[in-house]
Amino acid sequence: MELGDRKRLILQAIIEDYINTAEPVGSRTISKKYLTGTSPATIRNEMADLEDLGYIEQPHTSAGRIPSDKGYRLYVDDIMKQKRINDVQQEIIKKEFHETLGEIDRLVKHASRLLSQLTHYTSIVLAPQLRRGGLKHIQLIRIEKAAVLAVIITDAGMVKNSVLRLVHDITPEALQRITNMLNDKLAGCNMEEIESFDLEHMLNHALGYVEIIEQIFPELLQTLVYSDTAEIYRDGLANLLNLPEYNDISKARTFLNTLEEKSILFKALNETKEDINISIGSENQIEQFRDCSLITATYKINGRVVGSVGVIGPTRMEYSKVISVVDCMTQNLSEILTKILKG
Amino acid sequence: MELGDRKRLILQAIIEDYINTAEPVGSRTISKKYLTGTSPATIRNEMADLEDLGYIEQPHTSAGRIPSDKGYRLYVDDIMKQKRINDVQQEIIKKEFHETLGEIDRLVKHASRLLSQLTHYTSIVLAPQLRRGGLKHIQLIRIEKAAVLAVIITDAGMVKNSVLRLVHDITPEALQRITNMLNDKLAGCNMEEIESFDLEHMLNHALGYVEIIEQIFPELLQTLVYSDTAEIYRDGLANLLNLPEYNDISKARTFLNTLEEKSILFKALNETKEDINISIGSENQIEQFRDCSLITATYKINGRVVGSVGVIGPTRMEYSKVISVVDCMTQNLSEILTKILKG
DNA sequence: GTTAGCACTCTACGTTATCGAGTGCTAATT
DNA sequence: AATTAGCACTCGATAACGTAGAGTGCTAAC
Repeated sequence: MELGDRKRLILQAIIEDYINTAEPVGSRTISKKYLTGTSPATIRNEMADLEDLGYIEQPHTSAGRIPSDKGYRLYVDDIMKQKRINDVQQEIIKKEFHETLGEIDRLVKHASRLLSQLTHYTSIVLAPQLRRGGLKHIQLIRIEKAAVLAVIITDAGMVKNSVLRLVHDITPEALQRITNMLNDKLAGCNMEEIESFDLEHMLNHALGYVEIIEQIFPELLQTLVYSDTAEIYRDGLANLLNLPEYNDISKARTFLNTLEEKSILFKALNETKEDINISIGSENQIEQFRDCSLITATYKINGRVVGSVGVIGPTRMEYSKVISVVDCMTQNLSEILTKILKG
Repeated sequence: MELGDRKRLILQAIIEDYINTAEPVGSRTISKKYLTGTSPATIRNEMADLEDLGYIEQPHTSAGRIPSDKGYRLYVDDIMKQKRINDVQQEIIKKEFHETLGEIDRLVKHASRLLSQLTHYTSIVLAPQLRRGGLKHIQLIRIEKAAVLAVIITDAGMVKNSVLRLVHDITPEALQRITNMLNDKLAGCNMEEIESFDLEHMLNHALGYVEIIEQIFPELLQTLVYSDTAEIYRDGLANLLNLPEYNDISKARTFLNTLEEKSILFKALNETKEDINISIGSENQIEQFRDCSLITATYKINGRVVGSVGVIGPTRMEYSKVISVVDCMTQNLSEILTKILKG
């Protein structure tokens, strides 16, 4: 059903006022602040219609209206005018980033911090994932007679490392040979290929090093698998406590608990398939986020998706602003990562 | 002034009851639950004395007593019997750790998680610091024609890495030579030495590579300095919201904010000089922790302090338990790290 | 030195009354 | 036919009040 123009304006007014105040919006308020030419009574009639259609709801009889998830959805899809991101903010993102050249980890943490600071909500960021790219290089570095540091570098520029203890001492030459062998076989592979890698086959060609490789390989694999899901950064947890919706301690508690569970955050971020994904309240896959909204977006290296970022806030989120910030952020991230890693 | 035996028992009763209930403790409760042979009236008299001496206080006239910081201090120093850590917990720590061989980062994160889970408070952990150890090895790995990954390994087994972009292409041979040169000069140095390193001097011997080294060195330094203060892990933030003292949202908010500020946590952890350090309420150096208690302890590699861990909770903390957990944790950490890194 | 008894204090909590924002409906107006 | 004024009604929020109960300090007796 097509909504009349005035209904749309009223819905917009309700949503935007509610986003600002977190208080139910009444007909008088709308008549005074938004549709000055229309009387409260008329607006009341329209509101009754909007409620019938499921776009707004009433917390209790004598209160104003608040938007429903469906209302927010319509707002985001059709009504909201995509605010061009504040130039100042855009400048901040650009500037801050170009100072953080170097370590990818740091860049990603920084992105998370910026997201939460600019939006005043909570940000989560998934660092570049191996599963979404390939293995670039493995370097084994001898740190003790019988201890080796494995440095694993991915296409996406993430570096993982693991200390491996050996049963016997190893010579630098042997180490070099093993390094070469591993790189020959594994460089360019993605996680699936590595996980299903035919170790037996390689061992046949590894005269003299069978024992060492048998010892090293499982640990390398473990490190890869672990780091592929664990690299999640958060920021702005405290921001949420500023919101009136979390005045209820038990709500805040549940929520914080969820945010400490990285596997949940991973799931939320990993589901992002589109460039930008908006989940409003009950639309959320993750049960614990059913009364929040989650804006996620992916970033890319050389056009290939490697990770994602997200902002979590209340359903009365400043969608327009958050979307533009998240968008600007992933674009910058993509750009810089691509630049760092491909020249 | 020496406290009489009964006064000490009463103080102990008040503290231990208050730790459990977070409610002011009255004379009747003590008479019933702790000193069954003594009447409430007598206990009241003793309590009045304890209050005069500053060990306990009264929130308001008709309430029971709560311990003061001074009271907790006496309790921790003199009264509390050091509870031997629960065997089960000790087993958990041991077991969990020996599964986490490999990556030091992961080990440290794991320690943080365990600390918060076992204590039900919030844990903070400072990863092994370079400043407290030396540089072991630098490895430059060529990832593109004009991009190099620097892998920095410290005595403490931490690995840092940084992508360095070069203005010109670089050959593998040149890279090898520069790597050797850097290792010659820097391996074994600690942070102070590296920071004040005489670059000019090295450049005189770096025929042909001056430009590259001039480009690389500052970034290496920056990575080192940055990572030396930034590696802090937290866990169990949500635990605090379970405590009645944080039913007041604004308190919880302030507190969470503090915990998001890594520089503050760094300061708190970095001040730990003793093996185990106990700061009760107003004793805290960090202003934001003045109504909490903080138990910190250092861990070592080969006898040399490299990092520290801490638990933050309310002043009515279960001191005995937390102290033993923290102690057990640092001992295990020290042991395992030493084992990993020195065979 | 210890204890019973008692008057006193103060908070926590439940009850009640009131206020006001907001609604829906009806009837009048344009 | 759409809009608006007017009005009775609902319901949450807030304040005022009263009460119950926990705990104290003091006095006097043991």
